[in-house]
Amino acid sequence: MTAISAVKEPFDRDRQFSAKRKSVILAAAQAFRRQGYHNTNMAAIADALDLTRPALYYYVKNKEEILFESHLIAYDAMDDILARPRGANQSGLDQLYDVFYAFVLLLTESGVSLLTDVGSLTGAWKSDVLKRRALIEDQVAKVVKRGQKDGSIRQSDPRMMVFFFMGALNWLNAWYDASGNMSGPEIAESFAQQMKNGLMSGQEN
Amino acid sequence: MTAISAVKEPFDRDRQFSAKRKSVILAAAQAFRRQGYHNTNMAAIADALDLTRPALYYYVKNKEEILFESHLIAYDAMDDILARPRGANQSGLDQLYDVFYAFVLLLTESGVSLLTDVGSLTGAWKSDVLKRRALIEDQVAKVVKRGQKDGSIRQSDPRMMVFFFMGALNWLNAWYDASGNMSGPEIAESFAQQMKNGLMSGQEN
DNA sequence: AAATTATTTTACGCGTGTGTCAAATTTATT
DNA sequence: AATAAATTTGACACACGCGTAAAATAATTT
Repeated sequence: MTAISAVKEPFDRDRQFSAKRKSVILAAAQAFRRQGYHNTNMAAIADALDLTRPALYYYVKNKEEILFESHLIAYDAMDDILARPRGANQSGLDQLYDVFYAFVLLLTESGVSLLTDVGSLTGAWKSDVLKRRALIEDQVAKVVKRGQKDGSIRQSDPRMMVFFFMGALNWLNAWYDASGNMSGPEIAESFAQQMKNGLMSGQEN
Repeated sequence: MTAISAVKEPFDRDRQFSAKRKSVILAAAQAFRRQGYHNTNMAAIADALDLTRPALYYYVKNKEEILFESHLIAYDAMDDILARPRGANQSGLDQLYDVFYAFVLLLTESGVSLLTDVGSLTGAWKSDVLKRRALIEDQVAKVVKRGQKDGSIRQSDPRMMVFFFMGALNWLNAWYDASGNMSGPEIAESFAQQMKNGLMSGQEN
């Protein structure tokens, strides 16, 4: 009734809504990661949130939208990592090390995961996700090229190099279990090192 | 009625049958690779073979069995590669190069592909496939360990190393299009080189 | 406290896709 | 040519899971 509550009220509503919406996406994303998109039904997602199935449709248009947004969560996080200021004094190779390390950490420590089921998206959703993925690959390739210019990374097709070590990330879901005996940082360390050595100039053959 | 025809006849039948059965699996595997298991219905598989849907069930118990056998095709082929005699004079690293090169060639040049949809298998089928995959990873890890013993591969967790570059293989399906501008051998060359440099001893950091 | 708005539920319709079965057809055998 | 076996087909039953809509409940506002 006071001006304060009148101003606060519609704002709170939206926050409430989008917070719950996000929790729907997150719960779904985790299920998708573990069992795959098609092996996860809406009921399972609802159960995880102590909701009933139709309630989900209050927050979400349909199942495909959830898959779409699940992808975006990962890509947004990766964009954030790529947007972090990287020391201009660092070599391209060292910059790439940091980026890749952060990627692995993201996928092991936070709940975020890279989903593979792009083929289940249609229309604009599909093309958007593919565009986002390509954009990230381009960004990473740019760092590779930078390293090739400054001599820290050996001369070879950057695209192939990126495909190679991005595969390691996408494969993570298939084997990484949070309850495993290897910690996130340990994996990140190992992976980033391996990536680095793979690209490093100076020991061809 | 003669001994000859009596002997020959049932033999030919079986060959015919298992040949056609295999072509069912192969057609399905290709569709699975391109669109995913759940986005491929039995009708699509039947169409690709100019058959009608129920005819498939003459060759196959059900759809899941097709997925199972699709996996086996890839794993069998990889087993074959691993079973090839490798020069005892070669270093572990060089052996690994050859194996990995052959893996990539397999996945780019022959129609064989690694499928990721293990989560859609159930019971013994699922555990069998996971066992087969683990077996292959073990074999590869063995070569890594050999390389670590002979000093050609740097000291680090072999399992992590294997996970890393096996990811590159599994990721191939997501981006490799036979109509791309990079040939199979070119990719194999590039990937194997990158794998090799990643593991190589002598330039840690 | 009443009224309004937000959220959740119960009940339902519907499409898609799998797998079956008995009949038809093709192919091989005698 | 007749018979038998193998292969394919048309027609069907059924389950699963998605999405909807109207009604009920909960929360918020006045």
